[in-house]
Amino acid sequence: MKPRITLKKIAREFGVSISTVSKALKDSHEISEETRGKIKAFADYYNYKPNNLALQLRNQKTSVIGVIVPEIVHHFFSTVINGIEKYATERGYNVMVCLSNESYEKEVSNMSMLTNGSVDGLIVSIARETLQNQNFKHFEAIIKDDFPLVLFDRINDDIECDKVIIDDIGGAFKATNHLVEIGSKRIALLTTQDFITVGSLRKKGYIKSLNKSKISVDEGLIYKIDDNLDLYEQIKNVFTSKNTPDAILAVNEIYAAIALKVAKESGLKIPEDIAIIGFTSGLISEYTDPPLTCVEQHGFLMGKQVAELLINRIENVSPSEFQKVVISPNLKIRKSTLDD
Amino acid sequence: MKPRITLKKIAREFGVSISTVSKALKDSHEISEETRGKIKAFADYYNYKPNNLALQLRNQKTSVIGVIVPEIVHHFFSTVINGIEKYATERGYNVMVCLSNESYEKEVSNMSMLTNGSVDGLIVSIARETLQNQNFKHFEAIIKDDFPLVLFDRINDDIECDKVIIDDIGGAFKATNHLVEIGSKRIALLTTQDFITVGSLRKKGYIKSLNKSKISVDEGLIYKIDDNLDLYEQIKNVFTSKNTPDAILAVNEIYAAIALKVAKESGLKIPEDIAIIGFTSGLISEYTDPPLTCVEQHGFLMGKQVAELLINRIENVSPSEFQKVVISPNLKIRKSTLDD
DNA sequence: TAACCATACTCTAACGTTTGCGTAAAAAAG
DNA sequence: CTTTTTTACGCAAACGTTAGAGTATGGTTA
Repeated sequence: MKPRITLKKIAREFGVSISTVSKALKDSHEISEETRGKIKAFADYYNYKPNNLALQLRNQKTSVIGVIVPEIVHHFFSTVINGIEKYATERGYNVMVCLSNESYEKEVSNMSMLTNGSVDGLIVSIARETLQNQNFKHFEAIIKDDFPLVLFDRINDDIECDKVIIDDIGGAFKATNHLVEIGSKRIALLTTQDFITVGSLRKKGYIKSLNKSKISVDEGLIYKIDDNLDLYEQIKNVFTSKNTPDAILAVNEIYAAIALKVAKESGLKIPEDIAIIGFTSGLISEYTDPPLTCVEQHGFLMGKQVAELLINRIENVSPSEFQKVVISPNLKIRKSTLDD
Repeated sequence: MKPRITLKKIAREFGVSISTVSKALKDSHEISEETRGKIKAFADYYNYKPNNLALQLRNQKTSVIGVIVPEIVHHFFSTVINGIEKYATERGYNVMVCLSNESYEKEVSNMSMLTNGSVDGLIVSIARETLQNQNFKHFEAIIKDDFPLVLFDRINDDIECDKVIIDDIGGAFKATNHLVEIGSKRIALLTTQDFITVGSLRKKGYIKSLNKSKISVDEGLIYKIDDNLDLYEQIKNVFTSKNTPDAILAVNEIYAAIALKVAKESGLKIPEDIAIIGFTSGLISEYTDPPLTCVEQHGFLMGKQVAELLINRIENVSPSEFQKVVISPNLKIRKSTLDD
């Protein structure tokens, strides 16, 4: 790469000082019309642009926000990133995305690298491994220095910072209520392992709804899916079990789509024999047959909220106590539960 | 945010010079065991980490690569980013992602911001608007300075740099051949408008296959879908036209899934009455009913290749002439074309 | 006791930028 | 013709870091 043109080189060219060049390019009245003109022409010709690193170092401000997500090939996370990016751009910030890949170690190293001056603030959705370890020292370390931090979706209540979450309990509650309303009695839950916060919260909403409707909770209808094993085989168990459900609530889109597939393979009619609802984030629910009723998570809105909290925190216009924004999901009713 | 601890502060604390502190932390033999010890203990206690901006400025190297994609809520692009990130991490680089949002202006401003010192090299997939304008001055500007640049997927041949593309012609050729082999005679093509390179290349592969099989090309079977209009309505036309096809090749997953849906609504059996193939990038094809046969694009591999070319270019281990890597897609046969 | 050497530092420049302050020369005012 | 003001610049410090060159102190050697 050719070395870029700098103030120093321009200064040398005209035999003036660096500050003269700097001021000339800023149209300072301290510099004569004539000098300004020739310096600007020269700078323009050589396409001078101030070096960002130097500016950031001097201004002690990067106008970059760092985002660490567990993965990016995931409709929900990429939608949130999209929301973050849109809002950040409006407020004059750029976005640097890093992936923790669900790994504790990578989350730590990403955080360490980003907080060493590269960004003005950090947005994180916690890695699965970290949630499993319950090791949050890396968060505490930056919080101690008042480093601006916002957590979203995968959060931990012990970490003291701004947070944005989906009302998972409410979403699962709404979804389960809907199933009860259409007459389901034996509602299976396809959820994640307990340490995934969203999974356990959605389970709470499911139980809350059953309690409200005076339906007893059957632990045999609750399936904790392990993402590291074969999903298809695990979900098949729901249908081979003697304890057969007449409805399924899945905590994500993939579980729901697989359940739908397996149900059809088992000769079941949807929604007559079995109704299915998933939490969605992507486009799958829309294109299955029948399309899946689902809890929509508003990832884009979430991204905007997260970015807003962070930038307000960076620019010191936030209230001093930390905020927790809860986004209400809504139920999108499609033909997997109601066939009109 | 509390000001971070710096060498200067540590130096002041012990009444030594900044360079003494720097050397002590680097375990230099120039500094006495005793001084080293207390400085390191102090630095450790206050969690000293060198400021990245300062290092980057001094070393004239950021170890960050910039990525500009048209959108991120798109399985193909996020998969490529994933590949880039994985490979970059292995080689000690971080990734900064920006979105052009298909806008020329935003692409230009993102490039300008990233090339002013923030990153060591740039990976770009060109925005739709830029391809439409054919205005590539912003690329020429950075190429003139030998700024490391790699284009992928949405490229332009006039831009002189390393490139990675999918063999779109080959992919469409394979897919069309498959349709011909299963007996299709009237194969419709759902493609994009002409200025999208991938759309027009896939059209070429489609035509090449028809020519090979001595099937005449019927322009009435080629539908150019406008992404800004209602997709569903546009695709409906394929089925209401008198010129009905017995197979459909769609240049992306969404077009294919919608075609499948409309076909079923029209009472057509798949694949008996009409076979459907899409180019895929996401998970939709897998969960439709029947699952869609599709051309798989290997986004992850593409990301790795792109990152490798770029980092080799940055580290000056590339051959001086520019490379063009072509990735062959493969045909994943599912039940939308072959029902066994 | 002068010359030499090792030790343990400090100084300085460099990366690229901005900005308040100082100042020489020219112009205006008295 | 002196004093003041204006013009048009240069200087230096600051952001945080590194690394080669320079130096004061003390001890060893001839």
